[in-house]
Amino acid sequence: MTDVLDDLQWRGLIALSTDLDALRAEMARGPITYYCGFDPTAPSLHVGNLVQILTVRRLQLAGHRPLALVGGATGLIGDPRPQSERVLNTRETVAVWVDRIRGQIEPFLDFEGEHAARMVNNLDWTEGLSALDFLRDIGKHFRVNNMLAKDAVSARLNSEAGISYTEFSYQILQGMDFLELFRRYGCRLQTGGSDQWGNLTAGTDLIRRVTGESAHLLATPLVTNAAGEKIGKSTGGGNLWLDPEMTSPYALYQYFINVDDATVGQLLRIFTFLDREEILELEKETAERPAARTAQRRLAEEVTRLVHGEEETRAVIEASKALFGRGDLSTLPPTTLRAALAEAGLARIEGSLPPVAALLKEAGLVSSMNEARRTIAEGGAYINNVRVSDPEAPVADDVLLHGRWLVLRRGKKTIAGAELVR
RNA sequence: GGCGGGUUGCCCGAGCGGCCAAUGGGAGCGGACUGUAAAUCCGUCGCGAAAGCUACAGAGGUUCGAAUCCUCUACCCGCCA
Repeated sequence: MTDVLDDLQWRGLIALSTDLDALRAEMARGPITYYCGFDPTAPSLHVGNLVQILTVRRLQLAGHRPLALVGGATGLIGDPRPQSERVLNTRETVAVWVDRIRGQIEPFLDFEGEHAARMVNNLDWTEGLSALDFLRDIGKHFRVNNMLAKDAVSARLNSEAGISYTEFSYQILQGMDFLELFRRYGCRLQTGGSDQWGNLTAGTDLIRRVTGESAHLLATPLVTNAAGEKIGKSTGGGNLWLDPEMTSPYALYQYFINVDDATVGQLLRIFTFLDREEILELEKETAERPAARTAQRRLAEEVTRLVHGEEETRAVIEASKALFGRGDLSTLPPTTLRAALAEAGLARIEGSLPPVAALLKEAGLVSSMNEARRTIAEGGAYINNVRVSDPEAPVADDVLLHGRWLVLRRGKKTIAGAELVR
């Protein structure tokens, strides 16, 4: 078996680390216990978190024991974002999010067998901790000078927003987690995003001060595309969520199929379990026949399968094929068309069809009538693959596919359906 | 507690009391090119069919007229105690 650290390195998943050789030696001696934390800052994890989840899974597949931590405590505090102070969420909200996030992580890991994973919640060891014990037992090991030097903190000190004592303390809480897991489960390694480096090192520093032992860290890089934009932010700028209610499987698939050529190889390494040979082959495909977009299709398929499963993935691929065919839509069988539009988003229209501009708005392709008219004027609106030019033009019933459906398109790739319900 | 500075559209940021729905940049959106790619170029970018309406932290006020002046409130930043 190839060394898992070599594999992670080849995949570009190690941006920062502590002594890799020491970690490698330790892992060679036998399974180690490691952890990765997820804070409940939203009702769902997103594609950025997926990098962490998959990294945890890779290590488990290599025979090591994962601890998946949900931040029931750290989520109540919030780690400092570079720009501004967070608004505190209520305890009730955080508790709900903890449960949801736990449920999203579990399917990726094995909780049986000799490398069984374990879920932990840092609220368990922080909730009962008194302020005095915290300051005496933990706080004493942290030097404020070092805390101020962390990027997350210093960025805020230099910003107009400043930083509250609450967020300033975040790194101590996270450091405490690592120490706690080190003591309870012999946890030797923490993984996380490179933007968390300051918080990660808080843990190893604390362990060294308290126990005199060295623990290890692996940090994944910030994943960006060729233009330097963060991966996992949808075109609207919002996150791509793992929750199908918040980001549809179709939207997730479409995001990855639109990845640019220069980035697709990197994403295959990070977001799929395809082996080295397959990925290199796909990269060769992209270089030789970029128009085929083989690598993008495979990437989108693999990611959708990991997040939403086989059945949903099949449906999404079929929908995309049907809708992006650019052919005569009337030849599509009704069941295919219905399923495809359901994936893309289907608006029900009662009674009779409104003019095209209103139709675009009903279908959610535009957010206002002004925008609808603008889009039409710009030549970016299509009904059943036919460009429309008059925003007020009525839509004749005989345009309906199978007497019921319309395929509405904005620009080249934003598609929605309308169904006439009489 | 004292003093000073700040709060403008998704973000940054400019704004003389009238010509400001508000310069500019970025992002976004559409078109051309192509491959549901990138780059580039062009266009567009509050809501409303329109009249008009809503907007420059919030509330009042001065004025024929305010994002621009005054007062109070909230929040943020800095310096001093």
